[in-house]
Amino acid sequence: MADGVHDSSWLPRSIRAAWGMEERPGRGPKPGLSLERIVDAAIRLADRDGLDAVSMSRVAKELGASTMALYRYVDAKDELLQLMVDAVYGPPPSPAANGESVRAALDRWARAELAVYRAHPWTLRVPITGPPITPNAVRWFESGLRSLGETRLTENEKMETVLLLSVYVRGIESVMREVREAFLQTARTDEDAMSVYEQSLARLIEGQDLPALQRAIASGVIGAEDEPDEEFTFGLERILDGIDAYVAWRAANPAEDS
Amino acid sequence: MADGVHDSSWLPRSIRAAWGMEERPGRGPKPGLSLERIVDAAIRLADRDGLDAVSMSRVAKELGASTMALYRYVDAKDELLQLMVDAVYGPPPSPAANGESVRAALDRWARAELAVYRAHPWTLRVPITGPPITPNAVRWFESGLRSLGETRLTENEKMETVLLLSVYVRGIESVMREVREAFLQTARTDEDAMSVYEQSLARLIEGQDLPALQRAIASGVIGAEDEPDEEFTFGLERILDGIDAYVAWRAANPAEDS
DNA sequence: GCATAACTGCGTATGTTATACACAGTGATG
DNA sequence: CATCACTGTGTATAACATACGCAGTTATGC
Repeated sequence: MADGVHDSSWLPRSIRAAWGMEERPGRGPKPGLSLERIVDAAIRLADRDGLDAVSMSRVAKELGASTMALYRYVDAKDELLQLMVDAVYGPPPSPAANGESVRAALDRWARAELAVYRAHPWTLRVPITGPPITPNAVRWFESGLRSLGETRLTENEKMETVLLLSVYVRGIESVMREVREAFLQTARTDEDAMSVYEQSLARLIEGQDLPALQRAIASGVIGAEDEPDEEFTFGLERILDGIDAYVAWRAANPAEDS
Repeated sequence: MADGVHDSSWLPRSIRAAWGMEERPGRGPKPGLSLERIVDAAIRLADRDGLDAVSMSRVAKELGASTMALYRYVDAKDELLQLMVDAVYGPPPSPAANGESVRAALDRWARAELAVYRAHPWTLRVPITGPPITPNAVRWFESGLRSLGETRLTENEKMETVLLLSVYVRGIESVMREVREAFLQTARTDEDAMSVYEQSLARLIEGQDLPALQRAIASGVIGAEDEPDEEFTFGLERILDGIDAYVAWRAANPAEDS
């Protein structure tokens, strides 16, 4: 157990490569491809035709290479997906600057994450399969943590706070997007779809004992088109309110082991 | 446009069947299967072997039928997945009872949703593909809305509040579970995996400029095993704090159109 | 200079997947 | 009794991830 536990050999090769931890062996022919080119091609495909269009053979075709060539750079498709997501994240927003409130910094952080999902919606369909270990994912986490650096939250609470935010941003945009897309498959325009859904849902629950939903439908909110970030902002404000209150509380009641 | 918009024919057949809206036609042989039996068999498979084990052919085998027989009850696999999820949701918790606070009721609601995910983790891997239209999903929404019935939130805000909660519960349990499972693939026991991750992550970011993460790691929180619902509860409390504050604010500042 | 070993790319093969289609039997309705 | 809608099934298709082995390539050790 002397050294085996301390090395990073459990990391997939391609992830290590993304961290720049892969020695280039001199032997053998020069690689015609590169991890970066493969990831870029896959992102291009996903941006254009959606995540379902990202198959190993299509990515290879995009590069003019054979399917199996990709497996010299990536052990499994799953790794490629992780690297695609990491690449579109890019560098995180800067942490709380001098004089910026924790709330403002976290608000920036959350909206920056939202912007990534808006720019590359397929990201939301890549399943999370483990802790953040890719470079940009780790850096985003760092940036969030650092904005909480001046507070008296415990280290654990800081992590939980960042996790809370990140889970919310991803989750809300994911449902909102899927709902919108389901609507668009039913009707041509957004409003058409919404009103079809509203009326059909109204009919569906007509005889049922669902008064709260019926009131919501009657109020017309479902078919109504609000400003684009309405739902996102409402939830985010509630969360930031809660975090703010807790940060203030912790300032007055510091944890013993902090 | 006279009637076509107002009927529910845009709903998949199997979803209509789940609502009990499908007339039984007298013609033809008696069905040997039923939607319910198919969904049950699929759930049994998912509980036992995970969501990946749920293929149309395996579900059919479980029932002693042919693969294609399932398509007489379900138009696509996606519908089957929706119905599986709906079935394990079951009926929602009761809405706020007399004298119960909004906060307590929403807390019960969130923890009931968590319990579903704990009982059937594969649910978290079924992608959301549209608005809630299955019976239990709609009833859960209704229950959440009803707990907010006595508040002065607008109908839209009530929906956004329920959505916020639901997104959080699903999201946090989903990441926590995937992270835990990724750890378990690396090491035998939970603690082993955690400490391997901790030490490897420490080594990974050793040379990097990631001070906040390094402090978090140094504090030992990553490898530490807290009580099982620690992360879930922390985020939930922040959210409920934020909702509570907003409900109180709305009580003093009612919306004009409510 | 040359043999070797490590490496890259590729063609082929395998097993699995969802689902389209056509056909055979079935049973109530005209 | 004929019709016709319905159920179950076998076959076929196209796509998928990926294991394997071979052929060609290049720096290293002699």
